[in-house]
Amino acid sequence: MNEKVVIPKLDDVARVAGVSTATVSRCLNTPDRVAKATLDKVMKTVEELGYTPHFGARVMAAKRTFTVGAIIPTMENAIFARGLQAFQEELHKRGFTLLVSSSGYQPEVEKEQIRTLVARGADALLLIGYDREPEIYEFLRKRNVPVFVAWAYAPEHDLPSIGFDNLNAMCRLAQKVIDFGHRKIAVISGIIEGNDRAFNRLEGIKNALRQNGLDVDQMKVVETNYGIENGARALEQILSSTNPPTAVMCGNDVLAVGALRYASKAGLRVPEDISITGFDDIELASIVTPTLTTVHVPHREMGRKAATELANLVEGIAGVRMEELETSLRIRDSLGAPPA
Amino acid sequence: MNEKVVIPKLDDVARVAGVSTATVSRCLNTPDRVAKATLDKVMKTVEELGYTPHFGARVMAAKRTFTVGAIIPTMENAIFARGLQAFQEELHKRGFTLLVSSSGYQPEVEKEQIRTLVARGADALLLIGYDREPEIYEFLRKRNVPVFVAWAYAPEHDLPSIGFDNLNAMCRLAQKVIDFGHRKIAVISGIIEGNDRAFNRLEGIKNALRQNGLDVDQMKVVETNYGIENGARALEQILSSTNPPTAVMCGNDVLAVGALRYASKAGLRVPEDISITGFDDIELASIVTPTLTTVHVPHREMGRKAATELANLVEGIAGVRMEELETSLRIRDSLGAPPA
DNA sequence: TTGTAGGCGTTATCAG
DNA sequence: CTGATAACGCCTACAA
Repeated sequence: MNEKVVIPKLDDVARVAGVSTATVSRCLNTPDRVAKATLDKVMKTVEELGYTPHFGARVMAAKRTFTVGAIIPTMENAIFARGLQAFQEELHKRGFTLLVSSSGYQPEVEKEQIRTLVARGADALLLIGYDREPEIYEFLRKRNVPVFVAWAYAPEHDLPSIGFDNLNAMCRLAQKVIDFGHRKIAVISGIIEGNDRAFNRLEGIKNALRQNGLDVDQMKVVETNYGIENGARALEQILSSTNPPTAVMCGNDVLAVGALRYASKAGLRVPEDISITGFDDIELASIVTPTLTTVHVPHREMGRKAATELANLVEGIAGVRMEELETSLRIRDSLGAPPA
Repeated sequence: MNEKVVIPKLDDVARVAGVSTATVSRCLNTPDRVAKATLDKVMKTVEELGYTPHFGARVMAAKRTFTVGAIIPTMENAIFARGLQAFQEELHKRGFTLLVSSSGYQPEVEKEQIRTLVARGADALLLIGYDREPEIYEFLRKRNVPVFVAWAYAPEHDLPSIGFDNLNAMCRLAQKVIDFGHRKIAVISGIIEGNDRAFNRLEGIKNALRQNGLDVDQMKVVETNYGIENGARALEQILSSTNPPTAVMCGNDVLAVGALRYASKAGLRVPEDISITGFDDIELASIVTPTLTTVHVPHREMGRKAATELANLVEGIAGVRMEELETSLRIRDSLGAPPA
């Protein structure tokens, strides 16, 4: 009844295989420095005993945790979920474990989580975007924790990163909107504070307006947290103003879907009465009615590459330090000419 | 230039505070067994030095990791993302860290990940559904790792769990479909092997048919992986048969959305020509056109409660061992009477 | 209430 | 190529 719980340890393997613990350790970590015969013998007993190295002990001795931490704004959003999934798959292949937490878009929370992950010995961290207090980077530098930034590309920073040019991408989309004939454009943006992605997307729109000689100052901008409901409310607010816009550009697809929904509820036809655009090209974008015009972002690829880079970083292999991924416009049904 | 990297250790705190390491340790772990004055003094130096306990060392000595592992089928799906988010928030409050991995609905992968998490010393595991090889449970029992099952409620198992009655919920929905007048019903189900949720949902439909004297054997069932595209292809396959159904019940909302999309592409009106239902009530369900009839599941609550229970389990506090959450039907536009 | 000292399971250094 | 052996940083009886 009272079965003994025995978790085999390195020692046991060594004894059974008739070698020293050092040799077993080597078989596991640097198999090439062990004689083939010894290796086979050891691996066989490892198998037999069902041995798995004790994590804590390994961390103590090796001073490495084989753990990578990632802090994302939210898991509840396909944007990050998809990239993260690819990230974790790739990491797993390389023998790392991923520790995820989400900050709910709150800089304070993120800060605390960075500390937690470091305390737990994360070998490296994946962060989203550049925007955060310098003291955080200072802390990370002191603790010698490599950081990799994803979902943002900005060569002026010196952190290794992968991402795309939010500003340029949104600028191109805005140009398209203008080309369609729109002159009165409003924006539903994510909260800009502490979010360089949101900031740059807005900048992109402004740049496009300026390049076309349009007045940026009178462009209506509503900032709100990402969320379908918020997108709906934001559009409601925008439409309640005098001289409403003919096109509304949203900081991401989630907001855009909310706007789309409110428009239909308000009896507006999209794009006949009003055009709406998004950003990210999440699955939802091609499912809603009308389908959403947006900017396509290669989330999967980004996640995968981020993992590779991060692993290299930890292992001291020099890799690409900064990579820009291509985005592309997806012109779908939600964008059309403005009403006459 | 070459700033020294010093990570303070227990020893340093002890020296500076003028006490022994044991006392510092006690201050951190069992503050009530230390004199107030000593405690204050120690905590102050902890603060000053910015000390954080070394994770690996703590694990080795305490034989606990304060880590909970969770293995979910996929992160790319709002179904789990939402529950997981709540799960992690609650866990964090209780001082635990969450380790997530996703198995991609592959039992083999899940098995490996369970081993990995255990090797890393997870204090407990959250698993989705009951269905897995007995040897896995055996392994977990041997290693003394408590397991908590979510997204499933089945009193016949003796594992602590939280979830809902998939069979009954789907049966109720099927009854509704039948009440609307449908007699020719087809099913697009998730892969049933290793997925008791999928299995029970299908059973629920069958039960409803039987209760209404309908022939279960001639009900067309297509099994496919969860995914919008797969849902679309499954419907295509179903419609290509002779004597097509008037209603298609899908194993989850994602499949249903795919079906919805294919229907519209094929020129079928929903629900006039064909009715479609889902399961889960993800956000998408009320956004698609037409809105989707489905079963609402309290993901958030489930995640939160699972965290509480799991924490109690680890800390040896007796809690509710098994809890059933209520589901409810959401009858929306995608369900209507069959064509005349 | 506080201090002393042994041990947790690996890895890495250094001889052999 | 292999084997002793010393860290690694903390926790926890046990003793004072």
